[in-house]
Amino acid sequence: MARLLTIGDMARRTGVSVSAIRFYEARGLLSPIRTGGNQRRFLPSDIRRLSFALIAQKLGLSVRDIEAELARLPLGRAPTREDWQALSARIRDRLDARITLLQRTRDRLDGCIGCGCLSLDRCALYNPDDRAAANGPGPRYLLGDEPEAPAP
Amino acid sequence: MARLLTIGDMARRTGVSVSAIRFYEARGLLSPIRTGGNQRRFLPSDIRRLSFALIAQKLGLSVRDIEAELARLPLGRAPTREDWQALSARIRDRLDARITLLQRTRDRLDGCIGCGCLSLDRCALYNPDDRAAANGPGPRYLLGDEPEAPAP
DNA sequence: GCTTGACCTCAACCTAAGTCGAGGTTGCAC
DNA sequence: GTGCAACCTCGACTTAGGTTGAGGTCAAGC
Repeated sequence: MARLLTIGDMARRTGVSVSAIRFYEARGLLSPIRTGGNQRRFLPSDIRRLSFALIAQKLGLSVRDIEAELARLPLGRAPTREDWQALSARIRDRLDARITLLQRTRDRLDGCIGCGCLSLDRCALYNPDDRAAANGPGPRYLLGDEPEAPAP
Repeated sequence: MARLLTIGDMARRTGVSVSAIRFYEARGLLSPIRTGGNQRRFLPSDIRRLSFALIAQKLGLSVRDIEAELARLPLGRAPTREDWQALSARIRDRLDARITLLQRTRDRLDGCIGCGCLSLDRCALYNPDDRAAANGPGPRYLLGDEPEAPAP
């Protein structure tokens, strides 16, 4: 029988604050058992789950994403090398997409530095794919200084 | 005398919502005058200030950053080509830094895919420069599954 | 058996960048 | 001179990822 860890033990072992661990539990990333006195007790495998979550988060996944990833594992099991590899491949694609987007933005900016038009009328920086689409409500169609006439 | 614009005019001319324009005024990006009846009236140059703010925001500056940039301009003046070029150069550096960081993260991830250690003990993904430093409170030193013994 | 630190819940608060609604006023056209 | 759209303020709400505090309980060492 592996010995169980308190929430304080988990915090010390992972560097994650106690409040954050409680938060992650509420979000479903962890499911500790409870003592008779209602205190949390974690399995040793939970350290790996939590570490996995932290790395994934650092790589840009939201807690919601991580929730989904961890849900693929049988509960109470630590992620294995294969789990990690599958996740890594998915994350790598995201990173690549973000890098490409930033590079394109930078290239456009370079094109705009010489121009200095600032009229937005046909500014390349305003192309709609710049800001990864799902960026909240509100249209954001951008019009120029003089919508009818081209910029000076 | 240039004719003044209402907040609705500004919204139509820039595509920014009325509520966002009020928000930007509260944040100091714009300083419209008021009519006797307390309604906002904008100078034509404010369209450029606002456009400038939108492009800068799209390039990744926060409203706070933009506030600082616009504060460099004399109030009531529209940004010139030179202003734009100076700002662009600063932004370009930021974009480059972000791209570099993401690329480094991706390379580390590639190194980790084969490893699959997940022990965090000495995971390259945990190097402290990964997540642009000022990332909120809380230590975040990461320890392994077995802090004393190296991972299997 | 008592003290003390660790733990519990729940609610409120934080930042960012706004949105939304209530309740009230302005300004322009007819 | 009135009708109505556009305007005003102010406060509450949103998402994400937590932190902080109040008020109360648990567990372990002496």
